[in-house]
Amino acid sequence: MTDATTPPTAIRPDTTWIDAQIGYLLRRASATMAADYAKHGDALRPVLVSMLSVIDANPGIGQTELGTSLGIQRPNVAPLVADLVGRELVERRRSTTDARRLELHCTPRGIEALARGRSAIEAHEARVTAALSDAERSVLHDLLTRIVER
Amino acid sequence: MTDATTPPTAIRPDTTWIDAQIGYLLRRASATMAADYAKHGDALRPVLVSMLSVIDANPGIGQTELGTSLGIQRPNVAPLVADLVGRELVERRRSTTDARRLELHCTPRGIEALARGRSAIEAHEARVTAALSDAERSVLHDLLTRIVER
DNA sequence: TATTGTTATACTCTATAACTATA
DNA sequence: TATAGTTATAGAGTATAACAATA
Repeated sequence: MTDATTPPTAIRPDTTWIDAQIGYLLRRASATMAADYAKHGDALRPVLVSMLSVIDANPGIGQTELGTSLGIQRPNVAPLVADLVGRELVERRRSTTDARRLELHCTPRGIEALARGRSAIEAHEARVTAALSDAERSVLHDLLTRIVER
Repeated sequence: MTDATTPPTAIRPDTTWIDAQIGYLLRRASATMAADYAKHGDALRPVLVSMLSVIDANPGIGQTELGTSLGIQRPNVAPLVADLVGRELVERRRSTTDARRLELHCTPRGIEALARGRSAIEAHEARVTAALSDAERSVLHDLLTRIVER
């Protein structure tokens, strides 16, 4: 029972249990980051920047390998690559040794877009983790990496 | 240039830059957790367990407050609560002092489902963070909490 | 005017199955 | 048979706008 003039949930609900769950905090932290990225700038979506960065570092990579390296399933890679191709940031070239493969390469415009995307993401990460020291950012990176299955 | 017999991306693509980004790791870690939860057990979805836990700890809470406390927008709360009501885990009671409000309460079945859901989530969290010490889990919790906007 | 809850809607993300063309 | 890429599709998650009832 609570004081009749003070409803039980008037100030702030009790969220003790759920606030202790790592999975829940991961979802909330991801949402915080997505909101920050959407709020600032008009750069490429993070997933497209991540694809550009892997294609740039691995010229000629195939779409299946690209998806595997980023944790994106093959059927979902196709429209994302099509988006990059439509923006003329990436070229698909049919492999001469295996006609099934499409080898991906960044165009000059793609290289430029990647540089801008990286800057946007790095500034965004700095904003969201502004409350953390460099050492804490490093620890967070290590702990998250050890959760991600490989 | 690479040895002609060894394609540049034969073994593992270079993902140096993207692997260093916290936002990317948050997405991968969330995906790892979702896959683990789906793989084991057939318990309630985590979002429904989180709602049950907040309703249980705050009997009479309204849907808007429930959504705010969990970072879920009001239009998205309605079908989730309807799901819980349909399973007879939650009751909606019209407030006697403010006819706009629907006060939420767990049913006895809801209390039982919450206990099972908590067990499922806690076992799931233990599996996913098995590579972390208790101290590391605590640090991860602290760092994630400081990223989530309040 | 503001708030609670609802409906409609749309876009993204993720997942499975099935197809084609090549190997 | 197996693989690379594609298409279709379905389920979640998330976002805005607009409405009815009530304050």
